Amino acid sequence: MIPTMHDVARVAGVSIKTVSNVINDFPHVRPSTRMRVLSAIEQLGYRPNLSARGLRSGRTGVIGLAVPELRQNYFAELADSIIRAAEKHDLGVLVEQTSGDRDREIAVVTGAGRLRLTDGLLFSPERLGQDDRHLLRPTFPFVLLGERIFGGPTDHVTMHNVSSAKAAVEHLLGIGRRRIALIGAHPDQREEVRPADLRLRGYKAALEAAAIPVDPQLIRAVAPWHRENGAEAMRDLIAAGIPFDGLFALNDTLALGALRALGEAGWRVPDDVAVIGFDDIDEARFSVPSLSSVDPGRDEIAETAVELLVERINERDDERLPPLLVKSEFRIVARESTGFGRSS
Amino acid sequence: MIPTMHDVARVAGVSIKTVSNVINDFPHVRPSTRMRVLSAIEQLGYRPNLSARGLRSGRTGVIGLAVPELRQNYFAELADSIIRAAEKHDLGVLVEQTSGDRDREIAVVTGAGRLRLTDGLLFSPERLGQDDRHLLRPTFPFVLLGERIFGGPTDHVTMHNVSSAKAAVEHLLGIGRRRIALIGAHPDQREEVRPADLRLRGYKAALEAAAIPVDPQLIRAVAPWHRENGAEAMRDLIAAGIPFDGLFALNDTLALGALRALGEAGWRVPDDVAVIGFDDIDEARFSVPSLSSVDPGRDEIAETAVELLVERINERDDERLPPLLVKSEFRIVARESTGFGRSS
DNA sequence: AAGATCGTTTATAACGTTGTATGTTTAGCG
DNA sequence: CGCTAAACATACAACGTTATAAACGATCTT
Repeated sequence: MIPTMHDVARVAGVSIKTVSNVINDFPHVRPSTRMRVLSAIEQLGYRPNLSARGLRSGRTGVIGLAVPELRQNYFAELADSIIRAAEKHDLGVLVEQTSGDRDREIAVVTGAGRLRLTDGLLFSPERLGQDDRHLLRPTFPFVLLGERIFGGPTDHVTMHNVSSAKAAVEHLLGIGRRRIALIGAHPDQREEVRPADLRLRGYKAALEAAAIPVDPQLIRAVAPWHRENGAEAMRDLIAAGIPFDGLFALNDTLALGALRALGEAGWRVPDDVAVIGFDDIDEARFSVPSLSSVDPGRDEIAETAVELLVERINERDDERLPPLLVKSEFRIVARESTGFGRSS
Repeated sequence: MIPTMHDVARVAGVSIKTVSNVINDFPHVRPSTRMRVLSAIEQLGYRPNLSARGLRSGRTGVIGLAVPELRQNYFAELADSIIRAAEKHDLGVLVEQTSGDRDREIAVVTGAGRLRLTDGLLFSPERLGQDDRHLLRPTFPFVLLGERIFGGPTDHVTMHNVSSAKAAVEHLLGIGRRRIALIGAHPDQREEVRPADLRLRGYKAALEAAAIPVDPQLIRAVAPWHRENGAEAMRDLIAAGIPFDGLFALNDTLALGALRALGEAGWRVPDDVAVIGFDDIDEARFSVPSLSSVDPGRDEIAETAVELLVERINERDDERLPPLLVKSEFRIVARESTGFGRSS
């Protein structure tokens, strides 16, 4: 039988509340009794029942993380960072996959399903967008990740999409490229607040600042951002016969697909085309050639998000602060695909 | 305030037990009362408190998954598959990372830490080995994954390491390669039950069956199995000037590193060297050239593991079955790196 | 028409923990 | 020494759910 506090109390010859006090590090416990309780715990191999604790205290010590799917590199690395960040706060992470299913995303934000066992939720949408902002109701601690929904009623951690994209293009300009293609624009050309739109805006801003006209032929729509689609967009562009000497792929996965297509077509990177991606996934360090990228500050995003969530969890109802928008610091990582060394 | 069963009962004009009966789909509830209860639930937006349920029933509806780290592709894909499999049983998954830390692996198997809120544990060790078998004590539902510990007292789901590795080498032999190098052997050459040892055994068996002598110079030890190390091993082998026309990398990550080194050295794949890896991670489909590999049956592993765990969870103490060892079916996936088409 | 039987519902007691209020000792001070 | 205040320990009531056993009707037997 699994021992309970009562068993520990009996063995130590104290009341259960004293056991509880020892476990929760309360003051006013005599060192000698503390010792007695600890050794009883040891002897019985007692572990607190977290369901009971959760029921009584209203806290489970677990937060939820909802992402599209872990097989996408970016989300695996994000989950990794978030689990590490949560650990520092002694929180477990229950991972839920929405699999690019709109209904599941809705279920997740409305608090249905498995995630009821959690104290709060980190949510990275893939289908919900700006128009679904009203679905986000801060009825429980909630932090939004990513760049699909802005101005919602909840905390939000994201990246400097526009300025980091601008910096990426400036990096290409800096090595003398002038005809810079972009792959990954959103198929519908409305100017919205989606990563694709924001990064496109950064691209245009950089060109404008350099007094280079934006050539619409160099901008290719791609969705979703899968490797195959990146390769295909690149083949199309090559087939179209439009000259270009630089490529900004709106994420690394697209860039890696593009590298493949360029290789197949016999183009040399970076000699013929310099390529930069976005996200700085681990794989970028190891492709042939290694891929320059924008590191959007994933660890910082993870830590900030967890910290905000913890704050919301600890917040009393009558002292609710207004929702916060936090953007992490980015960094351009120059590698072989833009003519820099193999390092880092 | 969050509504409870009492609120639902009051609104529906029934007792809380009736509400419970409706929620748990118990028989003997009159359709009319069921309806009344359901609409009260709807109206109040009631959701059961899972901590309370967990306390009362002894089940949390969550299982734990402990892996080294999600940033390693293989584990991200494994976690993905496991979360999907768990979903079918209506179970959530709490993911814990052991980060290649032996003490953390021990903490996990001895049931310390965050994972107390779970009904059972799936564990994929990276540091614990055959000698730590005694640490696995089936005091709670537990299923072991991977190939580091055999013959322990718990259920175990793994792959056909030897025969699938043999099949991989036979694939290379089948396209006429005779000098087949292997990278990823374990640095200490004891014959143990680790993936490296088992796959090496398969390699030797294949050569033996083809009456080709094993050349120790062609077997390179690599640890850990990271891309950089795969590339380095390949550079060493090339520098050593030993001729070879085939390469079996003990996992895909090594293989991808090797592809890079081969490319740098100007070797053509598959013309000069045919390459096959192991694991069939998603990325293998998209490398240049695409990578042939062994699909060890990850989805099957995930589903089997979850099913075994569920059985153990439901098992009564007095009807414990002996531990089971299950191996999933494998499949050779032929791609460009061994001269096959681009497809799948 | 009285008892037995079935389907349906309910009061009440757990589950193992923490918070509150209250009791008991020990130390501090005049 | 006696009194007060602090330090320490305890009993008991929650938290929200499910399980047990018993009560209630209605229908069926005899």
